[in-house]
Amino acid sequence: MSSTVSSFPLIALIDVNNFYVSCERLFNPSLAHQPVVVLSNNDGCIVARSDEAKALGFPMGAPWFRWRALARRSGTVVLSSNYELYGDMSRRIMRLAAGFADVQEIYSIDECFLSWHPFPAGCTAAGTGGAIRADLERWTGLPVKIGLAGTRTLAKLATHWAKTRPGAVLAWPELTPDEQDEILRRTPVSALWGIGPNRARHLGQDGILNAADLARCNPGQIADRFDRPLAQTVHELRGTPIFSSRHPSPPARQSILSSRSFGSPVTDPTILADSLCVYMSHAANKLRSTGASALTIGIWLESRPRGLSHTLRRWRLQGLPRPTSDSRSLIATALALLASLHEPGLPYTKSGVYLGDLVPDGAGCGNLFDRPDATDRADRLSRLIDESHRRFGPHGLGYGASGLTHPLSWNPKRDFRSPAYTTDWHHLPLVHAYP
DNA sequence: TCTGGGGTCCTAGGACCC
DNA sequence: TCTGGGGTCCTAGGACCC
Repeated sequence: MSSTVSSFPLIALIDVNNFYVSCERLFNPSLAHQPVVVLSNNDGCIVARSDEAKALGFPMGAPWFRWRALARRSGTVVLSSNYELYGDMSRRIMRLAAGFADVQEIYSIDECFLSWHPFPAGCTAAGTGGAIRADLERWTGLPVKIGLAGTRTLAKLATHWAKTRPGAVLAWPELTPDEQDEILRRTPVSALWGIGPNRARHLGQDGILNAADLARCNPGQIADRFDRPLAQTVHELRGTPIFSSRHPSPPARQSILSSRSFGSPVTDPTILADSLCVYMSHAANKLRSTGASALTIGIWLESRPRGLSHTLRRWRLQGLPRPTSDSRSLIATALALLASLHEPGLPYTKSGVYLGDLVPDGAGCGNLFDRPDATDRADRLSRLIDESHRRFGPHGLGYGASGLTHPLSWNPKRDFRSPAYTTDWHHLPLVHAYP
């Protein structure tokens, strides 16, 4: 078997092990070898688990209140999400990873694809993966696993199995056909990228239970019987790349959302307005940081009145006469939409804002009635406030419409949060010296 | 009593057009 | 009783990802 892969594209998927837990352990070494779970916003459900917590049976995504008792019994450490810390560690490791390949695509907070076109002759995939892993761990302290293959679906699969390999690296092209087949047979379809519970159930009814079964299917028949994305998965399992990561820059974002669940149900319209204002400031800031403006703005409210088993969700969308990224006008529109959406007396559990139909700045046509100097002023003010936020965080400048109510009356719960070690001067870890 | 917060892509169905 | 064919655009909702 050839040990080199050259003149073929190669894709690596880098995945930080138990990312949130690993970030927490960096600054709190006493968490090592302990069962640890991290909760979502509002301490609602479990979103990350250490290996020890997985072994105890804590499921991903499970509502926290059902598992609190087990945590107490087993001495499991529980933490609220600390997104300041995770976001900062993510930026650090992604920046490092980008240096190893022709193209990087950041896929989630803890995963990125790297690709080479072609993979350099004379290197082995496994050797390259091992070198990347060693460097990332040395410079960030975060443990990663790496899968390398010719398609993204196989790279995901290889990453999944990398944890069973010495060195936590699995290079698919360097496995023997027998080894590849065994992995495919031992992978249930539900573990494949792009196949959720629903498609897995339908496939099971047709006797397609594992990845080897699916790889043997005729893609055309799969497209007819199911849908095109699933047929693409079949191609990718067979080694034909469909999902490309070749573009040097990621495709432009199409929408931006910002929403949170309230710490407790809200009926006061002032609080609803306040929350929308905060979320819209956040969304608008993100919009400007991506160099885009929005043509559609939306808000939504969620409520779960007593005796109702499902959640009521009500939307208001509005098209804008011209693309805008100005916080003040976006906030004003959101508040106007709220007035038409709010029903007095309903206990609201969540609110959110949406910015859609994003266009790159400068791409839109002007409006006959715009006054360029006014637009320019609004833009400069928004950017000034962004800069103040960047430097001073919540203590910086804000909009008059937000902060009318006390945040503690509606902000999500974060009862078990660790310090923002790397992004707040007040939370810097202290080193105690004893004489 | 208590169940996150982002995103993308696809499909179905209605309105409308020639 | 019968009731074309093909296209676009829009919205709502589902499925999936982490």
